[in-house]
Amino acid sequence: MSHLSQSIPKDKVRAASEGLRAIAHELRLSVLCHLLAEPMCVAELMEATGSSQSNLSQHLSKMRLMGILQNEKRGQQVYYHIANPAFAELVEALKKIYCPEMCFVDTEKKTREG
Amino acid sequence: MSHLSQSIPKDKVRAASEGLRAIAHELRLSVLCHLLAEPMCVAELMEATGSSQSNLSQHLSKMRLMGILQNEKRGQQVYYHIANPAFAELVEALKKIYCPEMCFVDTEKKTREG
DNA sequence: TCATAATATTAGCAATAACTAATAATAGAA
DNA sequence: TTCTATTATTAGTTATTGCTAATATTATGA
Repeated sequence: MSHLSQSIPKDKVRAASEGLRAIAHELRLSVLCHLLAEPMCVAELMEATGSSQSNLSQHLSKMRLMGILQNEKRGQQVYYHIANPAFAELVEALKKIYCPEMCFVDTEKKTREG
Repeated sequence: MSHLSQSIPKDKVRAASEGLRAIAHELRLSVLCHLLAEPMCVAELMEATGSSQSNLSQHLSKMRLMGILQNEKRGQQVYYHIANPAFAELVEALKKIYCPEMCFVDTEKKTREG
């Protein structure tokens, strides 16, 4: 079928590899999955992921520095959201592979499972 | 747009994370990109990636054990190919993000760049 | 201002992962 | 069988990454 596709140039492979490593970590991926739905503050993400404050904060910081996330202060809370739509797409693509049954909920007739 | 998408269950996140880590490594990703085009033997992959025999072999072995690759002996050579189409899809998705200009070569008019 | 809640940062340790060098295994050729 | 080419495996070292505990910062409220 697509056996003509070319291999990616070295610098692009490196960039892709960095991007993948950034989201491959279990906690970071979990955060991204949650943020796919809506922006959340750190406390909410702690609750949702079960991770410690410090650890989570470090991973959020890492993703922010990489341009994957952006944050916005509201009072004492800091809300995070996915800044780069490419990563949202990647995570959606992942879901299609690892959770195919979840991927039709919002696009197809959602009456099927109530 | 798809703000209704649910977050992936914990065990699926773990599986996705493992899958991502498997392909996130620069050398492994490079190998996958090459194998996207056609099966290749170890010597060819050494040439294509510039990696050492031992190192490459270890990464090939890892991907084989994870079910990403399969190999086939032809004489003294061992040819590798992508065994799991999901990973081929993932790498193609990556290419769409990191190398959008390469992604139309085989599907659209390829006369554009000769 | 002082106290508290939410988040960020730092340092140090623990766990993983990757690489190199050496050696082993296997297939084919002489 | 012996030699060579190809690939695999192992052991040991180095590098990277992640985690915890402690501390700092920032905003809010009393």
